[in-house]
Amino acid sequence: MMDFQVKSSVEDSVLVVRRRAQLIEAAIPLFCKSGYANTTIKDVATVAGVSPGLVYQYVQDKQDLLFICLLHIVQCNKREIPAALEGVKDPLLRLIRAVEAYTHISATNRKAILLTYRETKSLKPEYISMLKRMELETNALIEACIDECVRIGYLAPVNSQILAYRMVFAVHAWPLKHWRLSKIISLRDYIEECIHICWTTILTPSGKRHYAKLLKPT
Amino acid sequence: MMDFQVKSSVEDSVLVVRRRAQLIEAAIPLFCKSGYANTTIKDVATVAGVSPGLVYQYVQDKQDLLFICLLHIVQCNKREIPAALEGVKDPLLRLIRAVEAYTHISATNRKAILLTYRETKSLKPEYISMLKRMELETNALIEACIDECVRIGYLAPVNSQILAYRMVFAVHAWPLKHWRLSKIISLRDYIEECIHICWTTILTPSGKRHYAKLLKPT
Amino acid sequence: MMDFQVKSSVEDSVLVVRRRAQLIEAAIPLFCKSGYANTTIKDVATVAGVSPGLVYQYVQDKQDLLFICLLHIVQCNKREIPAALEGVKDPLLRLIRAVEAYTHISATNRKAILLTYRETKSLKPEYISMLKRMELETNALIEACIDECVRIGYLAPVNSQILAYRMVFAVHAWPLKHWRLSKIISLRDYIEECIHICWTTILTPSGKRHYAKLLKPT
Amino acid sequence: MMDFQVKSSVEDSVLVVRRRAQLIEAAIPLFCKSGYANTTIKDVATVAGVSPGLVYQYVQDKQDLLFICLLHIVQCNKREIPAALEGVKDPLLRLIRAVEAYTHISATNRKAILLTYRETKSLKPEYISMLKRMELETNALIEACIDECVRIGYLAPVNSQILAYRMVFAVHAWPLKHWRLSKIISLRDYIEECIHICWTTILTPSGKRHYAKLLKPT
DNA sequence: GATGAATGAGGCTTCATTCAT
DNA sequence: GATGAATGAAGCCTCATTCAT
Repeated sequence: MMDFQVKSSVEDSVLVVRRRAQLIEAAIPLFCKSGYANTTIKDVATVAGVSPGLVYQYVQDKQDLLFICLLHIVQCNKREIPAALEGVKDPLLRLIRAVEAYTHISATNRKAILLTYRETKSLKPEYISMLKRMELETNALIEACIDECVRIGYLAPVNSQILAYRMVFAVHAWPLKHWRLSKIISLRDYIEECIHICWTTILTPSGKRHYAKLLKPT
Repeated sequence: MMDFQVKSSVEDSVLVVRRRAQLIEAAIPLFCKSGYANTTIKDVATVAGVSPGLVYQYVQDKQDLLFICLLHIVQCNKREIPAALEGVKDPLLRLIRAVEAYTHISATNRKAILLTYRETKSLKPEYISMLKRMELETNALIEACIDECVRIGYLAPVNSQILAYRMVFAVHAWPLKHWRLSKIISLRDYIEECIHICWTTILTPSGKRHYAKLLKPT
Repeated sequence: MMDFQVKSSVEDSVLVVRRRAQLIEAAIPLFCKSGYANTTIKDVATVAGVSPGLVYQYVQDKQDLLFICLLHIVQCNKREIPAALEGVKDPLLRLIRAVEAYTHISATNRKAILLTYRETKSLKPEYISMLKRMELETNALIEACIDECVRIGYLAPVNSQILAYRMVFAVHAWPLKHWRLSKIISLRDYIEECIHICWTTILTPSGKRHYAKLLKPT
Repeated sequence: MMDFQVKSSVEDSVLVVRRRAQLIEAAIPLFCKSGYANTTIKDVATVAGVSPGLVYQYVQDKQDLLFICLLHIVQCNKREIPAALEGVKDPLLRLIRAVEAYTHISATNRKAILLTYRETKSLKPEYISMLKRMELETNALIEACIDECVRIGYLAPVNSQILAYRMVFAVHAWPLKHWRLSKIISLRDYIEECIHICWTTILTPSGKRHYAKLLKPT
């Protein structure tokens, strides 16, 4: 667990993991609802069912608590993609699965995604860098799918970093603009019309044929 | 000016506008750099060259100050689009101009755009609603351009609200992910490959011909 | 006018009197309602229809404003007694009239009386002394009536200072405990049963006869 | 303890009582000397030997602190009367003891009594009502003594609420006008001539005989 | 390891007072 | 004389953090 980058005064590492999970679970909804600045350590402790003093045995300061929360969110998202690709061989299908997994987890954790956009800047540069690195690692999972499709000849050659970012950003748009998007389009249609469209327009003829085949059994 | 929705204890409306501009100019960079919560009224007053007490004659509380800043940002952006369309008749050109104007102002005010994403939630619901309304009004300017292109037959029929939002969001992605995008693509290319692409893929044959003509003289 | 003990930067003494009356009229109700500390100079100025700056041309500071208000209240009360005795010769009747006049003015200015009890201590010692002196002068008016009744033989010899104070205090009890007294007794009965009773119990036989005569024509 | 109507963030109720007593002991003299508005929380904390922040763990805001002080004063006074009646059976003696106990405690807490008159209005209506209720409960203790004397035939029938209030008010007059009364009469004489006189004038013949008997052994 | 009372620095806000116009 | 914008000192209150138990 990367959480360990944050120092704890408690030795027992199993306990550290458990307590931190407890704190994260309490803190994220509070941070989401009221923002980092308006949430007090006492609030978090109360919801977590522990004392304020305990928090400081698992986290060095309030900012650390925010950091492990954001890290937790980013890691959850990232974990989802490999899980969705487990056993899937077809390159195009892998791309589709990766994107849809990411979209679904992001839509489910809508408010947590928002939180990362709102509060990352509240962290110290070192922590910000770590989160950025994690984001790029997540992007890389999708880039790999794209690259494979290009290699196989399903997609026209493309800068996969940029294409991946376009898609990732379209994924994030759902949580960020949920207040409006959810009123004018369903999530299902959104995925089709606003996310997959990023790559369907550069399908090669062989890619198109393959895609059509994939769609048929559905 | 909508700013007047925020009450001031000072009568002289010219002075109110001037002072508020002064405060906004001081506050936005501070909010951008340190965030709303970590910026003190005293900081803002000092940078603005006034006393802390004065702030409260032009704004009811700290949150109001944030609001007029965000409103200022949103209004500036919105203002840019009609200005760019001034005298432009060609529907396709109007769409291009609108989007590019919006992109340029957003790229220029990069940090301010970030600020709106970070801090809007710090406001009370009433203020949030007003900012959302402003955002939709800005979107509507682009939607109108799209609708006209569709009407003329340059673009295939399309849900302009959704298309506009895709483009707006692509515009915002530049400031939001500037830390990464600026390293892998130029703004010029970004506009072409990530923003205009949203509509170039649905150009009708006549739209394509017209677009080609527009590009030639450049 | 004693008001002049409070310095003013304005020369024209007629104007000073007029402006101060204006301020006093505005300030007393505000002080009564919210207390001295919670009333701002701006509140007073607004109600008086002048600017905050003007106040400081007729009063040296906020405490001075309170002082001229309390002085005004005390003087009004004091003025009432001689007015009620005008032309009255009969000693017993003078006592009755004096007490009733004082009771009525105190009941009418109920909240102002309360104000003197609440806020006198907010003043500097010098001002407190002046108000105490005024109070004693008011008491002396009643003491004189008592002394005359004793001299004439209507009342048994008595320490008039103490008797007067008992009566004055019974008068003040009405405003101070109005919240309760007004629910259990009428003002008319209160005067009879709680104020006049202080001296009716020490009427001499001749005093009793005389008092009976006074009551008859009524 | 009624103090508990004021919420505290501290759980340990023994500690709450102790700390509040500490705060009350520090605050009352300060409020008496400088008034509520001119006393700062920091002043109180310093005198109490605690940090300013601690105050807010035992009191919700400054007004609450005033309230528990006034409540403490009123309760102390009220407590004194039943204590003085402990074991006293004779109705007339009970009345005398009740009044004298109340007078002595009021004279001893002279400045605190003044404080209740000065600052009760600074409280919110809810708190004012509670204090008024306490005052009436105190009065009721004296009313009961009067009623018993009337029932036994020592006193002529009388409205005991009004008679009690007359006496209570005479008791309060001593602290309120101490600056003057103490110069013209001793407390011992004051009780006799200004307080007991309220009921001695309505003693029945049997009451007079009984009273004479009570005085003899003294 | 856990608790929660205690600390005290620091921010928002108010408002008496001043002074240029 | 009158105005009212500007000042800035000062107070209430919050809350991250500590530490004795």
